[in-house]
Amino acid sequence: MKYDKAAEIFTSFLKSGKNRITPERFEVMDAALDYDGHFGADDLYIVMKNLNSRVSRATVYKTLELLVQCELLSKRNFGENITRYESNYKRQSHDHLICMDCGRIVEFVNQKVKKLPEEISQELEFEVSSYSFNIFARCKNIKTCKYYHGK
Amino acid sequence: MKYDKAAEIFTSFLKSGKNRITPERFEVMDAALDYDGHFGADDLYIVMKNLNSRVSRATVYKTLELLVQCELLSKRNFGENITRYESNYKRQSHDHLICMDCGRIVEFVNQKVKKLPEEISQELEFEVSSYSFNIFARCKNIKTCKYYHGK
DNA sequence: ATTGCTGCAAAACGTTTGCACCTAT
DNA sequence: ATAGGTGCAAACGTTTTGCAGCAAT
Repeated sequence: MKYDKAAEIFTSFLKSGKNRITPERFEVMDAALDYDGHFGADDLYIVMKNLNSRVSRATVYKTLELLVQCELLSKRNFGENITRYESNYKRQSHDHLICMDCGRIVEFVNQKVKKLPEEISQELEFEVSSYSFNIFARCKNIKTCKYYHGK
Repeated sequence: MKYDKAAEIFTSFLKSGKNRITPERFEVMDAALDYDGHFGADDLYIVMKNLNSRVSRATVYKTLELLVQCELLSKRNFGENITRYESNYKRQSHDHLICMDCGRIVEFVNQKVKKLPEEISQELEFEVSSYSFNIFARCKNIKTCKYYHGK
């Protein structure tokens, strides 16, 4: 199995609640971890459909939420009112810069950003759960933008 | 007029494009600046309806975007796939902590956060336009949460 | 046997659009 | 006069839901 470690995490998460272990859930997990980059629930559903999966849209939507709960996926929103997901599996945590000229989403890792949520939450007497930090910016010239590789 | 300074800003923004000065647009501006806290476009539409305004939903949606463009409003998203707006008028810029226990949205001002978007964008060779920083946290005990004031 | 999960289609939700009429310029 | 704005209702795209049948426990 390609994602045996992830399957183990997912299985023990499912067992810890009143959730059942079903083949459909693992089919969604595999497809989600296989997906390269950020995806909407429906994007994943289409990909699975094209691979002749018989898993329904409803199951895809529900399973993605479970995968977020057990932290195999992150939930993102880049200001378009669409929920996007991204695999956390074997990846380091990061944040995003969204280019308003060429549409690219650039990932970056910044230690100062990572420390702030904890610091601020403590000051306000909360316990951090997660955070989201997005920068909206412009590359000014698509032609010379080093992150742009074709439309 | 209650928001004469804002009206001036909005007017000169409208004139700078090929936009017309209409009473409907100023009606939306007044209602938006009057709104206490964060609101969705539809929330504002309902409030206006209840005050017997005859401005249409379509006009409300379109005008809010114009008000964001001229920076009288900020656009926010707290992870629910709903666009929310907030007045910038006579207010200092800030970020948000969303409590996952009691639902409160706590505003905070942190100088380190404010500096990061510029710093990171420069490093990546972009020009910042805006950013969003949300912390999702828990107050653990609604009863003792100093930000909680009733359901 | 029970309770939760599935697929399907319909509904819900926030938002955008097409269009005929109207109005600011 | 004309370009742009308006209200209305219909359409849109994403997400959720109700339900009958199915499957994991």
